[in-house]
Amino acid sequence: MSRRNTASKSAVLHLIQQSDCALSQEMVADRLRTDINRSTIYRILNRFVEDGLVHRVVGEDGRQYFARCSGCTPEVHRHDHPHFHCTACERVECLSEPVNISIPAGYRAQFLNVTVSGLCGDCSSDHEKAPSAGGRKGLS
Amino acid sequence: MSRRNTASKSAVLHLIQQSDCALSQEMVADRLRTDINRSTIYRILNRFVEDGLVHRVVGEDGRQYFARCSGCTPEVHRHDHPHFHCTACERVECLSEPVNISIPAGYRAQFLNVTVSGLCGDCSSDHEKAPSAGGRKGLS
DNA sequence: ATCGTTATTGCGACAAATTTGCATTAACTT
DNA sequence: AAGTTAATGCAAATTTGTCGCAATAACGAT
Repeated sequence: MSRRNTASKSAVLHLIQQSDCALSQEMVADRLRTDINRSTIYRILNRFVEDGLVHRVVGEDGRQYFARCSGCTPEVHRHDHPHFHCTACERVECLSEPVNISIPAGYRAQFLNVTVSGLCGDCSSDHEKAPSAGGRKGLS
Repeated sequence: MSRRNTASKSAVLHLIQQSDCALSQEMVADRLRTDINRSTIYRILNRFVEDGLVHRVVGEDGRQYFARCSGCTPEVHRHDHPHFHCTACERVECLSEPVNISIPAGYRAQFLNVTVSGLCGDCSSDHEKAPSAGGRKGLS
């Protein structure tokens, strides 16, 4: 079951590799010039995860976001970095500093998902300037 | 808009405070003697989160789990501990050791969600004993 | 260059998790 | 005891992600 190259696959991969933050299926669809079916995008993304090209992040909202493996070589994959999920602009970005969680003896760790949510730099300063503006979502 | 005491609310709160792991809406419903409507359970849980009685954990599956604030006093709330989400038995438990994530300057952290998933102690040893058993979900 | 195999796609349907509108009920205040 | 309105139940809607299936197209073999 070897992989085949298709325009859709290349387009999605390119998008994710260019992006400086993790993308949801919806974000991918929005940024593509051509229309690709929703299920197809999901399937492409899941295949990328299987193949180790991108990693999956579960956002604070429970949705899946996909990001390139920055700092990963084809040989070494480390996805133990935190993510910052901005509750205003919805950007999910990878932070660089790895985290180390110790788990109880006898447990087997498989995946790690670390997400800090709040306001990113841009939205944080927007917020200072316009504390009572209506544009943003549910932040006091 | 002050809160009112109802039997449903007490029942759910009691359940969560007794539980040693985080519970989803479904788990709460299953463990209640009386039937409480699904939306009502969600609403009760969300109110508890608002009021700082319990904290919300987003599992590896993107679902919401709710846990008592263990180690929290009414004055000091710290939810910077990791969670372990067992992919076999689906238990979500709070680990004690707090984590510290540093975020870029100008960012504002609001929530932290740290989840390690894999096999908990019980399921890990089950797994050793019966590597090819059929009962568990999608683990190689 | 053509053919055959089968990975990939699109589409519709489905499933699960969570939220919302609305009428009804019931806590708590006065 | 009466009034106000938070809380509830129910149904419907939303959202996110998956699945089956038929049609398409990539790519190795001829």
